[in-house]
Amino acid sequence: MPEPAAPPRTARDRARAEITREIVNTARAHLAAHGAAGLSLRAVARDVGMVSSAVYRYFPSRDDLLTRLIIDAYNSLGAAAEAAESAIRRTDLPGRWSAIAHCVRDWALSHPQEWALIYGSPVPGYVAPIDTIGPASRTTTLLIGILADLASTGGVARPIPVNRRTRAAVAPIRGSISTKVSDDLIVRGLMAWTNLVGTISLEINGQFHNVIADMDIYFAHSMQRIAAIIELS
Amino acid sequence: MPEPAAPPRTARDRARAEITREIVNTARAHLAAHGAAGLSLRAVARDVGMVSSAVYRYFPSRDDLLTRLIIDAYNSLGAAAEAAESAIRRTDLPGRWSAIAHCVRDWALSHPQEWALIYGSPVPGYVAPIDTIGPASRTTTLLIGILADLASTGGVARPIPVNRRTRAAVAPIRGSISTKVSDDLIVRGLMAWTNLVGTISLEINGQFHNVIADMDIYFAHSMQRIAAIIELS
DNA sequence: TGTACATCAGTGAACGCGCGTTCACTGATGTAC
DNA sequence: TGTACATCAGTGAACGCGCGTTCACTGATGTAC
Repeated sequence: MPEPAAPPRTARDRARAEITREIVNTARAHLAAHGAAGLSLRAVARDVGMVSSAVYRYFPSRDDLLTRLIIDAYNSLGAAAEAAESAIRRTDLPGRWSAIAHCVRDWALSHPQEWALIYGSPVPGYVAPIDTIGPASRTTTLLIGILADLASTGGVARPIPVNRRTRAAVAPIRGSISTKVSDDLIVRGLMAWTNLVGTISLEINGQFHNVIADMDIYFAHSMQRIAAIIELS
Repeated sequence: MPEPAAPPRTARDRARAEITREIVNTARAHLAAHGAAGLSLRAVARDVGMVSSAVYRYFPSRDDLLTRLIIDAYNSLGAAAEAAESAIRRTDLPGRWSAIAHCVRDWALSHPQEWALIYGSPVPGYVAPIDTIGPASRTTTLLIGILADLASTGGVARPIPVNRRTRAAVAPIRGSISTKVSDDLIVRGLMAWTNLVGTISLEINGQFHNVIADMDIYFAHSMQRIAAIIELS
């Protein structure tokens, strides 16, 4: 989140920035408490201590406030994942994968409503603008980095053939991945990511109740298996 | 959904059954159109052609109507999966897995809101009663059947060790699975199910936009890989 | 079989609530000369 | 530096909407004798 060139100067600008921050923080608290569907401009205004119409000086509509929360959530998760991953030795590929996986889960468990906002069922009637796609890809970019490093240090020992049609199906990602990464490896990466997001969402949605007793243990174990499947370890 | 002993006799009973059906069907249509959060008793009543308070003769509250929709959704998916799976030769384990996987995806794509209702983020403020857990397990029971058949015909060739703590973590499922199924196989099954649900949810939530061009192809390919990972094929 | 009573479905009004958004207005802050 | 004007934040009332649930009531259907 780099600052734009000119820092806020006048008292008005400073106040505006501060109140915007206050609105967003209050909205985030409301989101955490009542979910995206229950996010109400009026309630946020009440909590901030202003009249509901005043919020329109800062956000043109409820959807714009939601968009801001979505972007913030992607950035919060992305920054956490980047920090966790960068602390691992570059050559330790399974370590980097594990750091990301555990960080994403920890973030999701401590921000369940924000997780639902970005990886759950879309808010009905809301359409995400393009501004969200940049922040959205921060976390997956880290995974792609691991795949690229794996590819440039020899790649997978027991590759699985990818037929022509599947190669075409995953063509769109080719644009954002080093050409060294094989189609096989792309599929492995997609499946690893799917498994990560799926495991976390099923956990948060309570689907593992009466199925798995200790999710910490199960998660660590299954992510280790994923690392082996991608042949990081 | 077996009928209770006595079939409806009086005109009143018959009318009651029919109107209940009509309310549920209308509610399901509203769910499909506006999502669970947008499901309104008043709107349903309007569509059925009765005054909103009349619905209370059939369902004591909005949540009870939601519960009914959830149970119906689980049963609808479960019945479809059972039909698809039962059409496959018993010894064809990868075929059975594939039939279930494709059936679940097809059902989800044609009932996206119902899918969100049962496998998406929980409806805020709603707590599912115990009546839902029976129908909820119909589909997973089929998968467990495959694992049991695999176990009784020799099991996995290259088993992955499961440590003591992970064995304890997955202990709760032991109650509903043949003792022949190893811990390793249980974990493989859990991960396969997670991948199936995760792939479908990511697809429905639009997370594969600009990533995968042809989801039909990708889905088929990845489910084949899953079958290989479980060592069904 | 006929009648008296009980059960039940559906009505219509009401309660109390919350929402997003618009608009004319006031008063404070910033800017240009 | 001082003044006139422009910009902007915040107010308060209003519009128009929808919701879940309760309640006293009417009239039709079912049941017991």
